[in-house]
Amino acid sequence: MDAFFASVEVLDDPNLQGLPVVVGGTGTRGVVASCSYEARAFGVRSAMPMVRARQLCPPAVVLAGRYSRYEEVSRRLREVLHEVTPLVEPIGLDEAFLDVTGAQRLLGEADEIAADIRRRVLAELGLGCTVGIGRSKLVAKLASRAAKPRAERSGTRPGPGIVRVEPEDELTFLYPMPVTALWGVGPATTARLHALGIETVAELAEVPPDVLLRHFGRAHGAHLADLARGVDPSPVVPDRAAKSLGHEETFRHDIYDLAELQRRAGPMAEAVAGHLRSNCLTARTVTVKVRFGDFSLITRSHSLTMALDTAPALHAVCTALLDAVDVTAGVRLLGVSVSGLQSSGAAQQLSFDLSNGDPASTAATGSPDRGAAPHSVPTAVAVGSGGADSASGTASQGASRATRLQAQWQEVTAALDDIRERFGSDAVGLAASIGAEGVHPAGRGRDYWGPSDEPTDENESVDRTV
DNA sequence: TCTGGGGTCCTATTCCTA
DNA sequence: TCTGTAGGAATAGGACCC
Repeated sequence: MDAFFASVEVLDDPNLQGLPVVVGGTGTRGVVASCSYEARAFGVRSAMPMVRARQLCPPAVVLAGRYSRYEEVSRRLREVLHEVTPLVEPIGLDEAFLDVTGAQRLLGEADEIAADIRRRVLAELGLGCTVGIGRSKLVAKLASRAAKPRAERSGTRPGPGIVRVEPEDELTFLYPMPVTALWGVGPATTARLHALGIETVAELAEVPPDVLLRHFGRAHGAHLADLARGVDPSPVVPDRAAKSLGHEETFRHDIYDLAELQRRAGPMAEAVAGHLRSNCLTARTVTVKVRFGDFSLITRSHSLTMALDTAPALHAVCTALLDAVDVTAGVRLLGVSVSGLQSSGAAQQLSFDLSNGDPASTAATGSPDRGAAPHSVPTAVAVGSGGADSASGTASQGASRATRLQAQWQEVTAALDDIRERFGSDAVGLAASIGAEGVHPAGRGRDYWGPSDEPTDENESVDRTV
């Protein structure tokens, strides 16, 4: 899709037509998620700090973006694509690979299918898109890029819309491109290739594969050697199952207090747990990610023997993991993610013995309950209220506590989900989320691309709290 | 200029166990 | 019973994508 988020905004508000529209985080720590071609003419690009974008493009119309709206349009796009073939592999919200090998007998040549997709996307979604055609995902991807319009200082130059690269033309197409055009070549790899005197795909293709393997490792080196020769055997994989999911949030101001950081993890755990349950999933591994004020990054993770899907259990593990983090340098970003996903049914089979907690806790020293609040089955929803949950200690102790909480909260959580289903996602929430900024327990936060500058109205969350 | 959020994949290291 | 070793899982970090 062309400038997807910005185009959706223009679609919904025709007054924006022809204006430099920039979608992203509106605060000083925000970045550009998408921008119209009019904004690109000023030099604005995706992932650019919003402060920089405003400097480059003073007349920019800066919008915070509406992720749920983009998801909705993305769903409709996929419906259109699925009418062409079931072999659709989505890449983000606005891109997809289609394997039309089998569809050609029914729908005609790839060019005809591409033209039909463009017509239908414009007619049914009101948005423009480009299509690249090639015998591999690598070539199709680069062809679609070549089909896009180009933003120039003088204005937007329309692209061809559809670019088809025949197998015999692949190397002619690829060789003049800079190495950065290749899938998997980002800033780090580019710098290392440049250090070796390699700037273009043609130059990369001249390097013996064993040299690339030596410099870039087995997998990455072989991948580079293949791509430079136009070799990409990766198939189109529809319905790829998620392997991890999470939430992260950059704070308006760095946090220097561990208890405050642990409290902030509460709503994130709630959001992640909600995401798990809505997809009928549970998770065995919990990871917290901490980015410090100097932009250095650490992750801490722990795997449990029992899979989790409740917020208090996830929060207990997060709290224990954060206990080992030195926050004196100031924390800019906190993330909570889970992996080792399995279906909810599978999790039930693991929870034979909840009385002993997580077996990992047997390796922990000290009382497994050290610092833990007395958690009987709760009669009031008050997880982590009044600062961070008081569970502290090793990750194993956190795991032990999490296992108990998972058992205790399963029924309560099911009841909360039921209430949300009947009365809306805002109808009820955990007390720990009162006044919490950014993350919305039921989904993605409004500050999706970075914190806004205006403070959150804490009264917003009161009505939905039990 | 000063860097978001949600993901995937790969590699190196450490730890545990057979 | 002790020790060395190999393999796998867990953990941490890095790079990349949209």
